[in-house]
Amino acid sequence: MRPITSEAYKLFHDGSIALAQVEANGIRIDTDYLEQAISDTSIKINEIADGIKKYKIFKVWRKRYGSKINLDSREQLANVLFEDMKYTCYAHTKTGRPQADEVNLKSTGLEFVDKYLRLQKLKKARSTYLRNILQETVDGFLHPNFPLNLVSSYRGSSDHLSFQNIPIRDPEICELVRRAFISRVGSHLVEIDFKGAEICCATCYHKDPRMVKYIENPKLDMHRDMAAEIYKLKKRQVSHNTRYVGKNRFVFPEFYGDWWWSRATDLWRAIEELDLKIEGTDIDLYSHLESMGIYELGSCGTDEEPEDGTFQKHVREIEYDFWNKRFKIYNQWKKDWWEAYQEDGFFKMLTGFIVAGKLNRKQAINIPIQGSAFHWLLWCLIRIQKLMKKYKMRSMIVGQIHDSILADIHMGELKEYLKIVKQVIYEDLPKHWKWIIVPLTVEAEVAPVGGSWFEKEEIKI
DNA sequence: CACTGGAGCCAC
DNA sequence: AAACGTGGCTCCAGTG
Repeated sequence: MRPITSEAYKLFHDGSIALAQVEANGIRIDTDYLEQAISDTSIKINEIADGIKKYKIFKVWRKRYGSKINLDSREQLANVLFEDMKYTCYAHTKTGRPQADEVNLKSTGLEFVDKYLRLQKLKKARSTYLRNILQETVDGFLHPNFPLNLVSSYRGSSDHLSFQNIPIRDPEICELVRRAFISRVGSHLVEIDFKGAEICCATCYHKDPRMVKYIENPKLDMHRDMAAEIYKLKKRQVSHNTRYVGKNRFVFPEFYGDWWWSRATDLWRAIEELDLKIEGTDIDLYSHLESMGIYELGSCGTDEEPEDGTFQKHVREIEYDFWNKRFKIYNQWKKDWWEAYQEDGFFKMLTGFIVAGKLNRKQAINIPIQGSAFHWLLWCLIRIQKLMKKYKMRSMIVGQIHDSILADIHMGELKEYLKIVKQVIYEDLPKHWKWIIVPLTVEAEVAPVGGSWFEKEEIKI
């Protein structure tokens, strides 16, 4: 039995009941589309597989492995590329094998590898998503589980199938998979999500005034600011893509505990990978950085000093400022929180959950933030569902993804649904938890009536 | 043959 | 001091 307060118990008790209803509702699946998509994808997979068999690399592969050749074995491919064909291997796994992930394979610069990786992506889409969705669908409805008892952070999870990792970033795979999720007759899919839930939630813990300002003032943009610093740009020179890199390849990794050496390598590679340019120009960011006095990534080891004029040195300075100037109150909170946990052997989240047991520093700092952010969502889900029932609406909630809710909304009920959502998130939630010290923002995306999840588009609410 | 850990990749 | 947090699923390769 894990220690728990009555407040926390109640949330998960009510949450389990609410999520059981969500599971029972289920989400409608276009099985005809799915069958067609599986068959089309299989044809593509076969074509690509035939294509790569014409390459010399495949012949070397077959020579080495003979009848044991297996296109799904990345270990075999890595051996072929890095041993037989002598391409430089830049990384190894912790068990000493050549790393066979996307980044390391791509470092060979081979066309064969590009085709191979696309083949693998399509195979993953087919097995983990398309086939799995079809297999789990009963009478046209999919009923993913949303258990609350499996996660150390008191976040939620989802399995059979996992509804919380449906592809969205790769445009091709996103469309392929999400077209399978459709609304009921006369309805449309509506997804609402908290904007920057974890950052807002973290701020309720550390109360860093600099972060409060970022959240309160919609003209300020932390991700853009960091992207500008990293690539030595003016704010208006930060493109959409460059901001995205600032967010997902610096800010979030830093919050989760990453460090400058690893960030520098990744941020340097991102320029090439995403073809980053100065906004509105054709100047790539390598050339730009060069004009600003940064000529190379640098090659210092993890325990060495980075050299002047290298990107490594630059990123180390940015990291230092990030934690010691920009967000020094946040940084101090991390230290204090970790010390208190070491002293007490447990901590209590703002939502009432008590976490005890052996945690490392990053876990102790991240768990309360991730957990509480999910508790916001869960509390709102329970209340929204309750109100929908009270008003005898035909619409229903069909899924949950950590900080978002997917609902199947009857065509005449969108306004009413959004009114409930706003009431709950903007008014009821901050009233329930007085420690919420930042304004919360909710965003909504709506698919056309009869349309699929893929077709969702943001609307103003 | 069943099982398991490692590796990889999908999401937030 | 250490070096990205929380999950789930699939496949391989090795074990008994």
